[in-house]
Amino acid sequence: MNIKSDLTPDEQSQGRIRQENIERIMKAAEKVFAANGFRGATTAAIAEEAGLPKANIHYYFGTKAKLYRAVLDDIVALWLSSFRDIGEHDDPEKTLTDYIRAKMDLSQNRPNASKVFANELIRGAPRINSYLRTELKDWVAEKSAILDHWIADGRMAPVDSERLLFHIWAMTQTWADFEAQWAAVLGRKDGLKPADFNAATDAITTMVLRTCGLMPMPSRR
Amino acid sequence: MNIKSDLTPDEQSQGRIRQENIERIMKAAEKVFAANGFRGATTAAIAEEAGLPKANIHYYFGTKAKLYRAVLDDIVALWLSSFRDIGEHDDPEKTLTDYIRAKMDLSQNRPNASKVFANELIRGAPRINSYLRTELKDWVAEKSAILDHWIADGRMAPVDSERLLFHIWAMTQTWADFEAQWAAVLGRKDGLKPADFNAATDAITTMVLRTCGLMPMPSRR
DNA sequence: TCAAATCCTGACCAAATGGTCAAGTTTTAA
DNA sequence: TTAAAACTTGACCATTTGGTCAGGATTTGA
Repeated sequence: MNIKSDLTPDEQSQGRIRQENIERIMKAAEKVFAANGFRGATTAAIAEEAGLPKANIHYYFGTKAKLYRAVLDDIVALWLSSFRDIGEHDDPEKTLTDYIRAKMDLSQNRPNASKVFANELIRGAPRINSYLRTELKDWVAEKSAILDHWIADGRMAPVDSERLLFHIWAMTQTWADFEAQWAAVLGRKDGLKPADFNAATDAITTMVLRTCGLMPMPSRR
Repeated sequence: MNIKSDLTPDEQSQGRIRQENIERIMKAAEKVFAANGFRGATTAAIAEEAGLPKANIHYYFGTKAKLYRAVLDDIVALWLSSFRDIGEHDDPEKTLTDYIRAKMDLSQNRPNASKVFANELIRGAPRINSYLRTELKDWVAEKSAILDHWIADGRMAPVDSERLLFHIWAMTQTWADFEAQWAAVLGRKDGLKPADFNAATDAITTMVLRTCGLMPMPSRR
């Protein structure tokens, strides 16, 4: 029995060269799509970024739309994998703190992924609507139910749990999507530094924990 | 003396027709740029949206880049005008509440303006960097100084005032830029309703006021 | 070793795109 | 009334774009 028959059709045809090139192209594509959106990105620009002739991009992905789809699927998978760990029996403070930290790490390490996703949302999410209406909606329902449970158990102050989650995303992702704005306003000519991400993480965490009554308020002077 | 000589060169040549057409074109352009970014937008699409032949767009604006510039300038002016009213002697609670409300009204009423701006920021803000580094930076410095003053006077709890402002923007603008996401997750098939914006406004206000110690924490159950 | 499979890519194409222009129509102001 | 100014737009153009393809190079597996 051929070992390869255990792999999906996709993986079967992936030799070393194929895998390397696909990775290279997708990385380049993520960058170009992030900076220009789907319509604004050109296959020529992606090819140059990847250091390959344009025809090579089409050899592996066929069309620009399919390449974009592949990049988007990759990002959705990344998103979902980062969404796992909030459980009912965890400690509210630690859970929220860890979650904010995890989202901020993504913003810092995969800003282009966040930007591609943002571009897609601004455009009205034509290609990921079903993901939003299913997986993401379910995730929100599940996690906000856990927050509500914590609230009902008196483990944290009453909050609008759905909006709390939305606003955590908004605050964490702004540091990836709109980095240019914050760098300019903060006077960081070479882009944001790790310290900036730490300061932002602390500010968001403080905000969320105070809102949830999980952090003692400092006494006013 | 000609009455028109009191006007800027720009305004001098603006008869009724000119003004109407420019308005129409810019409105259409804002929509198309919002949905596609600068590179992805086509003059043909803008022309169709405006209900005018393409050559007419070029008659008034010359090039796509100049039209984009005009749209962007319009939005920056709108942003700046909404940024005015935070004064040192105002009441912290009222001021923050009003400011959040004003930003949310902009998100609700001018989502395309917000989206064009967001597109520009995602792309690295090549055309508005000087605005970010000057007017906006100054505004942040000025307003965060006022917050710090309030804190020093014991009128609100200590917070990272700069990040607080950044995060208010992030939370309020997400309701314009990523409306598609929130509508999908909330199951609003025809887009967000006014009630959704009100709920978001309340959630953000609660969050900010609790963070600043300006709203009594509800007792835990 | 060697043939099949995979990979590579310059040259090419049709369609789309930003922009121009000339010839006309409408508006304005004296 | 009338001539200048402003406006309109179909037809057109050079460039860019996504995509194709044939023929050759390299890798793979038995």
